[in-house]
Amino acid sequence: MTVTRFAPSPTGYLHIGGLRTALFSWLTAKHNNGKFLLRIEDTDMARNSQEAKDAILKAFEWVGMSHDGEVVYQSERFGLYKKYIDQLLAEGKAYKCYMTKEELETLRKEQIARNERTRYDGRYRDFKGTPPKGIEPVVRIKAPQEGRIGFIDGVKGEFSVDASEVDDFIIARADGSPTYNFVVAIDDALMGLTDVIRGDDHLYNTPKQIVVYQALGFEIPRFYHVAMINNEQGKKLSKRDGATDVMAYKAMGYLPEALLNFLVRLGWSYGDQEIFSIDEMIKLFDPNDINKSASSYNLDKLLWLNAYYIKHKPESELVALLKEFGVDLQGHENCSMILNATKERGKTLVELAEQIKRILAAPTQYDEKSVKKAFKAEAKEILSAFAERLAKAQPQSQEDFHLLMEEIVKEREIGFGKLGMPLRVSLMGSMTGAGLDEIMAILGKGETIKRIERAIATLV
RNA sequence: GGCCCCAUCGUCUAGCGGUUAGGAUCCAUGGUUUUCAUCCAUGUUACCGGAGUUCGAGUCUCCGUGGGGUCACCA
Repeated sequence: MTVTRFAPSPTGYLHIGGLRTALFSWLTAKHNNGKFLLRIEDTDMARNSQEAKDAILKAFEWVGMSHDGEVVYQSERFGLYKKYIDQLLAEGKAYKCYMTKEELETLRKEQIARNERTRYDGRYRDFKGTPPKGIEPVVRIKAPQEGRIGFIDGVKGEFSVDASEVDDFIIARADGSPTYNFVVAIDDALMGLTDVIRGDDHLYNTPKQIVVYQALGFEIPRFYHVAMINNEQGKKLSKRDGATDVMAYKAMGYLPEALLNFLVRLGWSYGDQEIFSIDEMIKLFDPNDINKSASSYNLDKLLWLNAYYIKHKPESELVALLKEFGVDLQGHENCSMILNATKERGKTLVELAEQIKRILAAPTQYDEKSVKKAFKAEAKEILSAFAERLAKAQPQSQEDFHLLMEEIVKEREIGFGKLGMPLRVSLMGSMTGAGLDEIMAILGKGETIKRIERAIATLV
């Protein structure tokens, strides 16, 4: 069975790049009816925070990517790691190193001065003497000293590094706590991972982890190293680039399905298809099709996708979502009409909410430019005539209102705009927005007349 | 700097030795619409450079250039 995972370290919020990697892993699992596991890599007690853990979990909940089984916390598994450290020590596959941090630093400086690659020199690898007093040793693993360490990457293809690139790295610190590459290999093996999909910034960790796999006799999973997402300038995504926090997209009024659709197309494609429902993604995604090159992201497409998903969102769901943006249409008698009139005019839920608010409440101020353009000489007279006619009639439907407008325009032999423009400013405060008959049908006769009268009073 | 990865319209991408190099987004124009938006149509824009292999190269090889990753008792 296919088992994948996402393994963030809780040092901050979930960012957009992490979400894409998680999505790829999740899709791979779902595609194969497998499991998608979540593991929190919190071995560095100093940098972890509970808020970060919560934020990550929340982001997953928002996008609807559920994990299988319990969340695994590495901080709760130190005993397990200790067991394997002792085992390797006993088997002579790892050893204690009494080099101090200062000595290591000195060695490094010398190597840099000689223009060499910085690496541990293996001085305690075969140490048999009496260990120096007063020094808590670290534990280092014995890495192969010659040949190449390689694997086949599902994205990059064959990949290998010279054994000299991998030194006897530390698996347990002086305080006994295990290090990253060691615990990742153990957890991935113990959790039964078949496919490890992660950012290609981990490419060089893989040979190290393979050393651990081999020392412990674990089966090596298949790796996929996904290229990074860059900003529009092609540079590494950083906090300076604005919204990198997944939850920021929620606040900006994006739909999770739009964000996921956007992300799945970054580094992956299926012919010319642009729109993918979650089910389609699951059906079609294959990690072996992931692109090798990095991609930079550009919000235009996300915005377009978001507009698409808003347009196609079922009404009831839209109503529920809109509540978080200050609009409550629950139980509103004209709910459908309002949504139909505004749906296509908002690229985000924020914009959609604004559009709806303009209908729900009378304008508190009128757009200056629009007023200047619309309220020419005879505007007041035409509007008054229209209001009068409205008062006498009993318009119910959109069509009724439309006919009323047509009557006036025809009788007076004027262009539609002569009535339409000032009317629109009166009702909405500006010259843009939904159809007039649509708006009036929503507002009803009374509110329409009220808004017209108010506009005449304040604008003319 | 060492090692390694990558390279098609501004952006996301298709292409897997023979195509007028396709789609999407953005932008522009036109149509639909009383306005805006939607929708529809049309258009501009790309194979990083140089050698080689081949009858033929965006596609294969090499070199260069550019970008990126990585070299911790961080993860």
